[in-house]
Amino acid sequence: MRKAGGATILHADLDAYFASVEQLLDPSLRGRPIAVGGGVVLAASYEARAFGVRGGMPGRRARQLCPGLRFVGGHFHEYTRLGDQVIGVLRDFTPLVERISIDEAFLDVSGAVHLFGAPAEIAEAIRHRVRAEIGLPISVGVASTKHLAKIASQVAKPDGLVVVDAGREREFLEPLPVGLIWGVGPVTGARLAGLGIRTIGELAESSTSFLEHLLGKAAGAKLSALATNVDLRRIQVTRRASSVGAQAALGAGVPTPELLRTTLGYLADRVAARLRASGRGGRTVTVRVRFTGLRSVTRSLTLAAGISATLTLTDIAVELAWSALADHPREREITLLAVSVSNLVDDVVLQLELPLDLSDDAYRPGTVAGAARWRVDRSVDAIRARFGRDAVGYATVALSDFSRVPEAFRELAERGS
DNA sequence: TCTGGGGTCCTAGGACCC
DNA sequence: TCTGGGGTCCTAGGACCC
Repeated sequence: MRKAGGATILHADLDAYFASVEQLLDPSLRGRPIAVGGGVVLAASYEARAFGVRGGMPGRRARQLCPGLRFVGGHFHEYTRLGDQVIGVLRDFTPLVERISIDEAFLDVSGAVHLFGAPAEIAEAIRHRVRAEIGLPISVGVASTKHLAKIASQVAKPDGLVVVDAGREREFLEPLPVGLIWGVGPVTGARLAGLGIRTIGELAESSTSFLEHLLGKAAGAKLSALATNVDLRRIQVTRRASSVGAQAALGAGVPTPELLRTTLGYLADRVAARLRASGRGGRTVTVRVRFTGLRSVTRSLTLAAGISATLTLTDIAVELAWSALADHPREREITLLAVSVSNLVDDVVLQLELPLDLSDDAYRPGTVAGAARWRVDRSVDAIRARFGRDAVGYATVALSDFSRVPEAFRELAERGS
């Protein structure tokens, strides 16, 4: 295990990002409680948070908590553009930038101190430039490990800087609530609280074996490692997704063959197009069906080779969805469908070169049907690249509108929000 | 107008192979 | 024929994060 060295890891995190962008774009919103979203709160300004409004909260509940709350439409393209600009500022200080979402990133500045000064000075310079050049508040945590830097940036919010000097980690962590630890959510938090463990200091007093027994091997070991400030994770400049998915909330609807085919066709199209664009295919297809009451089930299937053809993915998704429905005959309505592909493999083009197996069905790559579908998809991709996403598609899919959220929001989320 | 949409990681049980 | 252990893969579910 690597024991952390000096405090050279930074975690930079834009404050209330979507809401801050809206306040930047429209000065009349500054200093006021606002929320981005509608049916559900995607982001809340700090003025709104003072009333208890939180991201992920139903819009109606948010209005109850904060009667003066102003909902504003999301400028999703602006979130993407400004987020990229902020990352550009970070890269001026070091190439060792690991972006983990649209609005936050880790930096390793150990090689940058000769040029730009101590990590704390770099952090201040970043905050100043992001404020002056882009107009957004950003908080930064500085520490010896990623995990600690992330906690420090949370403590720094809003619009602050917190440096945890090497050697003083324990003292910093001790009074903080366990919920600040990445991976401790409501369930784990409640379980720990049930044992009288509320602060990280109290957590640190518990033995590894006790935590493993309580929370599972991985979570227990992780919490233990944090308490002793051991963090193996280094900055990863490039990361590749290990799964690609899409989902659509439906309101409540009776699952007819038409509804399933159309919705899953739309979702499969989104997923397959992204796979093809990255030159990959997926071996495991997972479908999630959510019933009323937020109860959901999944069904998955693993193939011998990766697929990325829209119709092939659609066929499999439809079969899996019916299988899930068949196992829950008492559920009359569904509220969401999701398609996800994992077990990703490179060089999908190879599926055209696999030996043909005429006895197989169209599901399998390497078949005549599978290869033909893939070629059609590539043509569709090329047309869309020139004329836009709506220029061409499968009839039932192109005619459908599943946008309970704007297309721009889906695109934003694909990049990680 | 009663919960977006996109991800990661972990666990447990069972099949299957050696 | 009975008994056994270890490893890998697949499936389903769940917690958590932004």
